[in-house]
Amino acid sequence: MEKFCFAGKASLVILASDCFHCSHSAMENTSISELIAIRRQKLEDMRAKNVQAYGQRFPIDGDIASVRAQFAEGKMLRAAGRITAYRDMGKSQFLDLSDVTGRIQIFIHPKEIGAESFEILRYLDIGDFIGVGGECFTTKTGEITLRAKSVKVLSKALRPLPDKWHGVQDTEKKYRQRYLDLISNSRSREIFQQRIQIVREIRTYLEERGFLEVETPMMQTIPGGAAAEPFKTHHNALGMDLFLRIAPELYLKRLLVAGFPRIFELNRNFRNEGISRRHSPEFTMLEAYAAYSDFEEMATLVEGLICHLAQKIFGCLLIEHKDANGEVLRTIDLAPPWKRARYADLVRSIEPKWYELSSDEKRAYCENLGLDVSHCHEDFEITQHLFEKLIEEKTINPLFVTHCPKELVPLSKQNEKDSNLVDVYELVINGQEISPGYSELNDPDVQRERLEHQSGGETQKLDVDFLDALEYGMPPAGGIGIGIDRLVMMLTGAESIRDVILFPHMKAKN
RNA sequence: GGGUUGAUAGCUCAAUGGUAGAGCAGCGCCCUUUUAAGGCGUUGGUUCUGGGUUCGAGUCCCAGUCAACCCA
Repeated sequence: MEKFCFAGKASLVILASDCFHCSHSAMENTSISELIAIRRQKLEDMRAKNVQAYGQRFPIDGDIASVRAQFAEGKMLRAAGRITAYRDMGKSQFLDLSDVTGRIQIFIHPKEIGAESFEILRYLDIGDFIGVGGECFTTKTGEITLRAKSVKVLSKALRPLPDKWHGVQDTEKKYRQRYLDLISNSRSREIFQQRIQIVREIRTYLEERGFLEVETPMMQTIPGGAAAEPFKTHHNALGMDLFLRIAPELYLKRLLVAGFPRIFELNRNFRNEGISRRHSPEFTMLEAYAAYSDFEEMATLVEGLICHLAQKIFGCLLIEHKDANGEVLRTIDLAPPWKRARYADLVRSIEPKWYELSSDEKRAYCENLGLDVSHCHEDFEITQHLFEKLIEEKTINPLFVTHCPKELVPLSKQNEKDSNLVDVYELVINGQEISPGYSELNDPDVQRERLEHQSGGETQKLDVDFLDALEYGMPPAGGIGIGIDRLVMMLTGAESIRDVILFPHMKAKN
């Protein structure tokens, strides 16, 4: 401990709790404490010289990307950001100022800002926020730069940033301390900026087509609209349990009853189930409903929407997924029209006589292919397993799977011509289900029967008000859902859902 | 829930069972257009936690924590 306490400058400023009492935190991590102590010493020095370390409003000419865009030789511009690199050439100092939009080089020289202001640099570290007013010029190596005329410290960083070249690599740290990931990894910044753009463009696209965005309850007394385990919470004043919604569907349909012809909701759902590369307990979902429409029109809407997103973000309909080395892993071609195929036809494309096989023969067929169907009990489950492994997982370009067997989607509307089929599509891209679409069931008696059956006689799970609402009449409608996280994964090429969620849930440490 | 792999300096990574190292960051010096700037010097470690084997464990064994991947 002594070696630590009295080493260099650090000893001057180490707090009693970090040192003399040998507290747990100091014992835990000697070296980081020293780095922090050095920065705290600089902070003390600043205060001693009346240099503000945590500044006030600083007028700027926009974020760093837009400052760059306004660059013109000799023009005065103001920029603020975090110091992310520092190249000390003695009297000439070059530093990089960054925010999430970009980076700009700042040139600081005592001749420009005065010897006294130049002294400020003594207190600065990588990680500090500063504001700069300066003149645009281009260095002899051709980089656009601001020649600082004034420098103001806006926020002193007390902790050191991750490695300037590698950034944060440790996946756990990336997720738990996303801010460090975003500061240090341009790929992460890119993914989240694209996500923001995707969400914004979805709203624009739908609003331009007459859909109104609505907000329905996240806390529900009866969680409905999907088959999933909910999260439970409690309202103290009302003395009642509530559930976080698993889907907004039943409320959106109430709004169809109310007379909204076109509505959507784009927000979070919560499902109390396993976590995996493709599942997050808290995920973002788009649901949209159009009265007087059906699943086939909705498929066309979704096709147009996703093409619009690709065009806006990438300027083309070819999506390339690359690995860490920039090698192209796969290319998704979104060029419309997207293939539409009936479920049964896709199954027959594997084995033309599939539906003539007995249960045992189907089972044996799958086992011959190395598929484990031991967990499948019914025929349709075996078929579905075969479908998932041989069609869904191998489908890269968009495919609308239509006319699914009713057992797979028990709550949806039956096909007029074949009551064993339902009027549903399932959109598959890159081996994943991206979006389901439905011709919504609006017969109140059929709906009541189905939901009663689904609730297994547990009346507290039955949303009676929803069923009553349907008896007031709900127009025929097309409905869609799009899992936004998976959509972003597909478009950006992220391999894990955690890479497209800013702050994914992690198990608590300790 | 099952299996596999991983956790070492602030960050990125090394280290046959035999004195824990490098680069970056930090600190000190030099340098008036640098680009992961450079040069010289230097600080920094309860090797995830707890047991065990051993003369000796970052390394081998057992248990746990957290994470990633695969499977269900």
